[in-house]
Amino acid sequence: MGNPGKPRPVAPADSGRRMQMADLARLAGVSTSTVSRALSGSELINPETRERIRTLARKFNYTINSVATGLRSGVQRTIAVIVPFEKASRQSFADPFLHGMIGSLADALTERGYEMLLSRIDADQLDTVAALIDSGRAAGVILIGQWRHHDQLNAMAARGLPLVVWGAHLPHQDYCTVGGDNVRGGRLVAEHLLAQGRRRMVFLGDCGLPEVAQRYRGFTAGLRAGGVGLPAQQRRTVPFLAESGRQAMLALIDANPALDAVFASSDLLAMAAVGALRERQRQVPADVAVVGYDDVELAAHFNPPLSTVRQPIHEAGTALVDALLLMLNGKTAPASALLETRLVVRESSQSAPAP
Amino acid sequence: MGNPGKPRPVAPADSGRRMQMADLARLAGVSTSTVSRALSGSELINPETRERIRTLARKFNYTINSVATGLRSGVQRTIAVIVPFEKASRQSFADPFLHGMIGSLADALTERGYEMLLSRIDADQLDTVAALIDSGRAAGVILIGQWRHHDQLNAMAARGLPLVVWGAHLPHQDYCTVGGDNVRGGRLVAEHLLAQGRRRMVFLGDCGLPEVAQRYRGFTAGLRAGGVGLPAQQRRTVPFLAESGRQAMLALIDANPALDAVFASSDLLAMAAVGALRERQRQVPADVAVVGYDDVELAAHFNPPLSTVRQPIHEAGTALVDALLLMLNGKTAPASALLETRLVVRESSQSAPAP
DNA sequence: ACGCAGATTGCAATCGATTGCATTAAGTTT
DNA sequence: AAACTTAATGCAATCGATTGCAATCTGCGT
Repeated sequence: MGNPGKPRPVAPADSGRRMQMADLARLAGVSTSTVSRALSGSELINPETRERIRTLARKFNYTINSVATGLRSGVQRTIAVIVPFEKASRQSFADPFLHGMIGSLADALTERGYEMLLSRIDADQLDTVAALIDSGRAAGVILIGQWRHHDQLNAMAARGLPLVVWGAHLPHQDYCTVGGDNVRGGRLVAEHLLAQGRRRMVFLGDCGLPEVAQRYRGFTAGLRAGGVGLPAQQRRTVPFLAESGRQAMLALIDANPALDAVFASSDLLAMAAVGALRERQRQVPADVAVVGYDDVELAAHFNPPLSTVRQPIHEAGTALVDALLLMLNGKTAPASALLETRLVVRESSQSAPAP
Repeated sequence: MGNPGKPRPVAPADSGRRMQMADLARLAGVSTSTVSRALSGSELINPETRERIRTLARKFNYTINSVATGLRSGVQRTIAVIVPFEKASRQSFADPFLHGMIGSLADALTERGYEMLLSRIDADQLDTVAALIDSGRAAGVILIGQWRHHDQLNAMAARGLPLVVWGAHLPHQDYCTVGGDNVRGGRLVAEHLLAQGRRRMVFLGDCGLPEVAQRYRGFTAGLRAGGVGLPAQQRRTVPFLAESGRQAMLALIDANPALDAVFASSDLLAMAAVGALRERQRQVPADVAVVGYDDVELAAHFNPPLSTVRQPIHEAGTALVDALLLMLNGKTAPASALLETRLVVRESSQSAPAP
């Protein structure tokens, strides 16, 4: 190192350009072929040479340029995770459920040696997703939520893009989804609320989104089985945003002063609903029972602790990643998966209503 | 969509390997040079030829391979965003504050034409971060939180790695940070609680983390100015996890039955604290005032709405990205930035204590 | 001393796009 | 009609690492 009289300090710590294999080869007095093989642990290289080169690499913080490697080998170990948002509402990224999902995906990808490119994309320009693949920046795409773009997703699948979607399984679907059993989830909530003696329910959520629509379907089916209806003034279309949830809930209270239960299509909305109920002096759960969806971490620590339908986020991440990798290897689109879904009853929906 | 008689839907559009520039050149009857120039809009190319090639490219969904481009040009438009976690507690990714930060960074990066590589990394192996840069997978790194690794970060900065950290500004710091004014934040909370007539405070948070330590310093300084102390049994070291927060708060209540205020070093902990207080039949804010930190979106919708110190998350994302880009261009590490910090008083700390 | 096996190492082509320079074709000048 | 512009396009080197094949060297058998 501190050799006096160096003609040109090749790359001190790194004053100039990044060190590359040729530099290391020069330093070691061998060819780049040898360096390459030494670093990859090839048996062809003399163990002593190998060790010498590796030591040198470590000493100079040399790491193989993975752009070059990627070009040469043609393999790409990056997966794009796309969180679509709706321009109108800037909706989506605020939901804690997404957060959990992203964390779970990050873990699953890391475990399998992949990197995660995270991107928010305007839901109306989903086709830019295809460019991620076509340009080789990602090997595959995991899309969180299908939103209102079923047909576009089918088109992308038809083009053979390696794509897996977290969301609902729909009829005429050519792409692969992984999701919870939303219909069952909705039905479980209905049954639970009915069992608690509730009758005048309201529903919060945007049925334009397939997952929400399924939850709604299960919910109303469950209610119908118990002889309870859900007329239009007891529903409200609302994006997954706390403030929107609050507004919608206030309106629902005003339109249905006697309501005794709320089913919100996400925990975030449920929490906002609790706030709105409180503003209107309704006690949860004494006056009104509230049930959410997702079972985000905070649900258990909310005040009151929130009853909710659990989405198995950890399994979800694993299942999404595995499905995508299968697709990348096998070329055969794996079947869509339906994950277990169960109701977690906590305080917010427990006690009987005041008659 | 439901097209009957599809032979094999696997990959009709491009059966086989990905189309590349040479293919397109052949189709257009020109050389790759011409295609390259046509697609990049060079004036050298005949407008008609240019348009013809572009149309062809669109028709075949051809997108320039950005791995090859990246290799040739040597520029990398990917920034790594690192969320360190502590192996012991799996701590960190659960915090909604992080979620907001990631969203904000994603927006700021996208706006400037960069991609975001998101990675969770064991805080004890921060050096793997350097490999991201050395291997050319990312042009720079944004690290969320400095955790207990001030020295390692200094070492990385000394190596000249383009690195910006969200966190506290510390003495003897060679890397660039962007962060809120934590000392001021802590002091504001102290002053507010004192003004509400509270005297028996407790503090929740891990002072091993520089940001928390500064909040604590500001808090105790503020209390001292009001003649109030904070003996050891009124503090609790706790990671940013809801369940840990609950446990710690329960312990604090038992150790200080007469407490009348809580300062939690994050909103997540504050929410967990409210839950614990509720378990012990303490009213918030009547019996005990609670103040959090961060002002996550949910804070305003919590029950009761949570008083908290606002961290300007949007500015933070912008500032972090801008600082990093400056570093990448100018080669000169920009000065660390301190963002505005202010107290948001909501219901959880409002009314006077029962005397 | 010659030939050959085995162990190491180097040469050069390759991955896909870009770009300086050369080349060709068409048009203009004298 | 020769000389010369100008416009449009192609050739070939380049980015940094990998790898099939060839080259070199050592040692050994005879």
